[in-house]
Amino acid sequence: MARSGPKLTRIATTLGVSAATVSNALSGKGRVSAELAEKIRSVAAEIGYVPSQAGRALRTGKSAVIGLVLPDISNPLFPQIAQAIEFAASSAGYGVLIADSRGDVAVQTSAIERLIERGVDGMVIVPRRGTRIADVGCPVAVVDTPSTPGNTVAADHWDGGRQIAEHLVGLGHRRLLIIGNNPASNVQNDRIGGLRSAMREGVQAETLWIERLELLHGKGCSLGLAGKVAEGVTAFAAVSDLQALRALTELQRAGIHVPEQASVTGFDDLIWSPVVTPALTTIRMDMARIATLAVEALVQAIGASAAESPSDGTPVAATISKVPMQLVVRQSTARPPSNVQPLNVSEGEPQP
Amino acid sequence: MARSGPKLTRIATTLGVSAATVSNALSGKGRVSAELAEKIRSVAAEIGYVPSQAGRALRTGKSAVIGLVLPDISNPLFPQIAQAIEFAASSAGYGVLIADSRGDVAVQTSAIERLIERGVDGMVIVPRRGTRIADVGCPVAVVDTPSTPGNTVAADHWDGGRQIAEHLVGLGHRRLLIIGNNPASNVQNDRIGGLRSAMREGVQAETLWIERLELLHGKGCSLGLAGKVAEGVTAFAAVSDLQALRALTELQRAGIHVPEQASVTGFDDLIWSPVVTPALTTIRMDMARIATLAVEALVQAIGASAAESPSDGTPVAATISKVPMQLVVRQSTARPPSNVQPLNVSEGEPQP
DNA sequence: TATCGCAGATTAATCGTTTAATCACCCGAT
DNA sequence: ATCGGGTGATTAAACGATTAATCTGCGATA
Repeated sequence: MARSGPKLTRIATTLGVSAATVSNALSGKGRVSAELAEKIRSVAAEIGYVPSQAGRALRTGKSAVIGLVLPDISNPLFPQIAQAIEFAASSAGYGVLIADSRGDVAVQTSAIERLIERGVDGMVIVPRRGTRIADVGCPVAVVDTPSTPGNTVAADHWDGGRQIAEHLVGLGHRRLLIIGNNPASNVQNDRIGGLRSAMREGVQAETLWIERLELLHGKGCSLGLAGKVAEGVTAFAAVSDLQALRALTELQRAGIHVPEQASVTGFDDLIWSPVVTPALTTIRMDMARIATLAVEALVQAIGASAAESPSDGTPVAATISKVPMQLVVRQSTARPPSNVQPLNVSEGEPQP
Repeated sequence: MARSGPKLTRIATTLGVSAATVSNALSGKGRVSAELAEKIRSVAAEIGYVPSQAGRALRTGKSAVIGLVLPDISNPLFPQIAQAIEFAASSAGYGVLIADSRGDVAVQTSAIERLIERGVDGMVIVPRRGTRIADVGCPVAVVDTPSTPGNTVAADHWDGGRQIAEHLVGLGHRRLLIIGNNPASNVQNDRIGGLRSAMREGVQAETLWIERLELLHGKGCSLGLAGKVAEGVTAFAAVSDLQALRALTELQRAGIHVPEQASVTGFDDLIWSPVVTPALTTIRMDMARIATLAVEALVQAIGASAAESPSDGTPVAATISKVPMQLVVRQSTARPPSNVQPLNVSEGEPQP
């Protein structure tokens, strides 16, 4: 234990009162005269009293710690999530215990198990794609995507996709390539759904799944994007900034200028998006808000499970749940080259 | 509390023995007959006994939790660190509580404070650049760079720089540009020191600090790399993959082919390094090993501070401390273009 | 005057484990 | 027959806080 701490009792004897009174004064619960309470507080501050979490946890049955379970910590989005959750949690008086599931479902289960054993009051889970969260023994907030059943809060990925597509279509693009990674991901599918939803008549889009391609041609293989440009594609909408980056560099490497000859968009506004050349047009989730909502819901559920039901079944906390995403327009998108004509155009906007 | 757990006493009464005996049997400490121990274990397993961390922590004074303090969670290297530390810690039976300092020194201090209040047994700190860790009240392992006083374990950044430079010089490069971000970073300075150490006679290198440039020309400004190429620079050695990515895209955007016309190297083997085109030549730290060593040292210090000295001063755990980095050669480096001659060459290798 | 009510404080039990101290007992040696 | 030593188990005291129940005066009411 790190605390070199004085005990509750000491401050009690110092003032010649009982430990219970000190506890009451500090927590403001029992009946303590204003003056005594004031004196107690000042002495507590003076000797630097720090309550023992262990003692409190033992008595109250609450550890004031929540767990954060992530599909794979090495996910580049992780820092944002962790930072936001940590901030929201510590604002609410909770500590955050991390558990990495290393992308493995079995490990995820055991990670959850470990958290439970450590006595967390609740947990925030960002599930591995496609995973359903089984019945754990404490309140759980799930951050996935609004369309997933059991989801608690999430960014409105679908609408994010819609915004991206509107932007692109508004610029005049008529042939898009959507770049996804894995079709099993709910988040990716929502994003793609949103993208497609905004495609009015005359706009064509096909989807390319990177993992499928890599299964055939090996990791890090070419995506054949230059060929797509030759076929008339003028915009590439990736489902994550990582894929967008891949697309961007592949195009550049092939001598195709972005955004003059082809536009590229990403998702999530990851760390590198503003620093690459051209800076990536992308869409950002309001992680702070998502985290706040998730933690709020969780804390509330924790309170409820303590008060009402003795048996906290497997309640998944729920809330207002859909947080808008924000389009960030940078340099990787522009109007399509004027010499490229959409193949089958029913109604096209005038080209510049 | 999440645990719906049966108590130690229950399993004791079930078998008609005392709680102490159960505790002894399960921990293997006291004297318990083999048969009884076996019976106890089986009953424990049967009813799914999970010891209460709170009870144990209260009694033993150890929480079996360590804190992880990071300079800024949004650092792209963070996922690697967190994942490795979490793995090492949980292998050693410890939980990991995160604390983000959001890049702010004051916040870092309060984050550490919060961890202490939560009763962590020790903490791993990856200090914000240039920060010295003040006297906290528990064992601390510092992961920075070997040259920093008080450092516990770290990658051998200096030697990493040396390896990169050897690679580049070995390929025939004679004029390099080193790209750093902030001169206050010990890690960056070590890397640069290593880079320069491998430059034999006839090799020139200048250093460019991005933050300085951005102070003048604004965030995301051009680094003027194309101009450098025109001046005869054939290789760009960035001090992090993030800067390398910036350099790569800026060069590509300027129509300069990598690696045919200029080589680019990074540091840390971040997530995007293998997927960009051309894939980045970089150098990787053995995070798993670093984390293991850090946690080992920490756990040992925790044991020691519990046993010997009642007052755990502010000991910084120490160990064998220097973990080699591994060069990862990919596609962003090649021999320099043959038409570029080093300006003042005293002894040059034959060009292809 | 006896009693009621209440503010202000105390007692004591409790949370679940660990662990030092103690005890009961059996066996072999003196 | 007694003592010593070892083995296997029990007792009981913490650890540090919370909290229901209790106690003590004191002023007001009947």
